[in-house]
Amino acid sequence: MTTGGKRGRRTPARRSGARSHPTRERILDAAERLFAQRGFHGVSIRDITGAADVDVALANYHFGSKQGLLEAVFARRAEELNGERLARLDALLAAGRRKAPTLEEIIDAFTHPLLDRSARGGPGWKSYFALVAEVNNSPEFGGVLMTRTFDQVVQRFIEAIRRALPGCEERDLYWAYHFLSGALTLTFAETGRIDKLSGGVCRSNDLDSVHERLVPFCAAGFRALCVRKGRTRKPPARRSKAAR
Amino acid sequence: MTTGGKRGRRTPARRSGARSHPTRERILDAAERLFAQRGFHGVSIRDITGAADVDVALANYHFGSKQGLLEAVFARRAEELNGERLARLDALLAAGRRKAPTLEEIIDAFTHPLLDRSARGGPGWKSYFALVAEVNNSPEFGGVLMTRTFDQVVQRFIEAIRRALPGCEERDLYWAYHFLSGALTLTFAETGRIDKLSGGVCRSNDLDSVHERLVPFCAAGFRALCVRKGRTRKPPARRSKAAR
DNA sequence: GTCTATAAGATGATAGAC
DNA sequence: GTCTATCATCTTATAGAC
Repeated sequence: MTTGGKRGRRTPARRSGARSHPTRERILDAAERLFAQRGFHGVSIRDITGAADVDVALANYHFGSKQGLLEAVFARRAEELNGERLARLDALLAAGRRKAPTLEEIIDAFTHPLLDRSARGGPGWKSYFALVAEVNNSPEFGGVLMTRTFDQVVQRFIEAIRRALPGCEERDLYWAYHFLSGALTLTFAETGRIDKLSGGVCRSNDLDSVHERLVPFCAAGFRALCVRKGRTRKPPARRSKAAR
Repeated sequence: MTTGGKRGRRTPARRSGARSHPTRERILDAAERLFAQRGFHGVSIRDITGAADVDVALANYHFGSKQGLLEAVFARRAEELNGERLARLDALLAAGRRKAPTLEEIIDAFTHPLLDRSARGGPGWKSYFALVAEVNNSPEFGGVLMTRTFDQVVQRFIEAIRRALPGCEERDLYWAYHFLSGALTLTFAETGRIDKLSGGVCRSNDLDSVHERLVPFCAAGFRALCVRKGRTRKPPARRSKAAR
């Protein structure tokens, strides 16, 4: 789980030297794009290797199985993503030795690295996030792949939000994160639905407009849940296993 | 598009009489369940007719094609859903001849019929909403199927929200709806991710807890977008084609 | 690492008997 | 409306030559 290799069987390594874009990467690029467009089952290994212009057998050689290929695609860009997210969070926490970071700053650190890459990172990143959107909403893959790939970092962010909203109940905190996750990933899918619904006023691929609004929308939502009226106030709820 | 039949070719009709659960419905039930579990491409017609315990050829006979079957599954429960949503909205608008409905009441009328059926409507409804979650986040089907099935009703709700938030800009209104849609449909997927993330504090299938929180979360989000500071106030922005 | 060849079976759809 | 039989193609995966 460190460098993103190793999937079930021996990994051939990047011994090929000079080329920074060898067969392995070509297959990952094609798989990323096609999985994003039509989903895991909607694409065959032949579609992928054909698009990558490599031999059919090489996908199985490099990734063991079709599912191994999906997991490799999913893991490839995760490290960079998680790294920048944590760096931003750490910067916020370090800067705010005395003045704690605002909820808006924390949510921004969580969403900006993603929306920025989907908007300006090139077609590979765009496909990657569309795939994340599908996986997040898939009963088949969502529970395992999202958890394995992102939730260690998510825990760090929830911990920061917990401190920004003292007295907030654990359940409210996690459900609010759930809503944020749904709003964020639907954005990545870029289905074009909002374009038609809004009569052209909004465009699915205008991610800067989304980001400008997602942060205040969710920050207000978090606050609304954590200060709801008619609440029996409890002691700070020392999270038991929630923060392992 | 009235009674939910008619998909591309002649429809054999429910002439079989007595039985209220004929072959057609058995196929729809099985397809609904399997499409929800593994997605459109993850299931074969043989899987579906096998689960329905009917002959393989009957799926194509009744629905023309695999895609026709998907569209029939998607349309089957939509009418009841849209009907109750509109009835609730109309009740709100009628009751509030003088006192306009609150944002919370409008959002509740939009989400409650869905969350209530997913929680207590039986396994068919549960599968249906899981399928909606996947379709909403699918670049392949989301833009067409969601628009065709739900967006006429969605427009009515957005119109009501527009009146509850006078002066709100169109773009903010539609993006806020987009966030609501993402939060709502991720809930339907019930992937189990939130269970693990929260260490058991939240459960994916506890939809009553979700509903209790989704309404205030989104209401606060809508308000936050529509009264953002540093905004150049515009005239009520008479929506041109957005409300056809 | 790459390729050919092929195993072994599944796929969506249909024609035509009943 | 239902079923059998079948078409023509595609499916994942692997063995073995180079």
